[in-house]
Amino acid sequence: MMKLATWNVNSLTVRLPQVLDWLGTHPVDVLALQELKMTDDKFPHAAFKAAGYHSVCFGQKTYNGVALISRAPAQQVERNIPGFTDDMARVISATFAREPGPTATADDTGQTIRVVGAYFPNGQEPGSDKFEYKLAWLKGLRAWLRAEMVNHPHLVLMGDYNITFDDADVWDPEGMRDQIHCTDEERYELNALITLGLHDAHRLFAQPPKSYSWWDYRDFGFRRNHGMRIDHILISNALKPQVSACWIDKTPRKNERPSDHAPVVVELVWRPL
DNA sequence: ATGACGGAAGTTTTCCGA
Repeated sequence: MMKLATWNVNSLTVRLPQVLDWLGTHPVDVLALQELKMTDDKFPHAAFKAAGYHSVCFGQKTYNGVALISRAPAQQVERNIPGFTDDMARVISATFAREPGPTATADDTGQTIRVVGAYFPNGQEPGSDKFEYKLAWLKGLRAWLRAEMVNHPHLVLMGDYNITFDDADVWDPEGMRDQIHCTDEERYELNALITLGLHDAHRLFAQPPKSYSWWDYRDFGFRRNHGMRIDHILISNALKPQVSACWIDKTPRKNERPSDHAPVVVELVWRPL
């Protein structure tokens, strides 16, 4: 069994105690973090190490920033999207060893899993420069992933996508129609990732109605469940038979001074291939 | 109601997020 999770923490400086608390009660093999909002020299490697985790980070001042927290050490770490020039820290990828399961045979050496943690651009408003950047970034991600999935068939792409799949991911579809996170252009790019051979882990299972991963801080968004599902875990074809569960953990959103996002978790069972 | 809430920079107000 292996668990992977993604969480946009909206400042790791502020949220570190909550992340450590959550890892203590919800141990996972790999946790992808987004919106660190800190430079690499400030990253709390020692705190994660004391909790029993390895960590690799890719940060910048004030905005963005991503990390992978893991039980096994990260291998073949790559930062941002090869072939797409970007001055923002949005992607960190690594390979992790998987322990052979109880049914493994003597010649099973275990598998590795390639994990891509990503903080997709917000896009601000359709038609803006930031929106054009978002679409260009999405095309760059897709072009790179197409090759990456050939090299790494067992791949997980998880993070804050800042895109909803459809109206079921939106608390107010009429109010949000053609607005940021909900435009046809963004949804086209998200579905183009699916077409590469990826699956939305959340929708592989029955889920509570109106399941969201983000709620506006304003206007009692969480209490009224005024949210959107914009944090996703996409699983490659080769891993799909091993996905046993996926859920959104809303409990950290009930903390004092919470992130506006909740963690999303996926569980994989060992099945020899 | 081009607002609210929250974080960062940095000092008082602005940018940004979603």
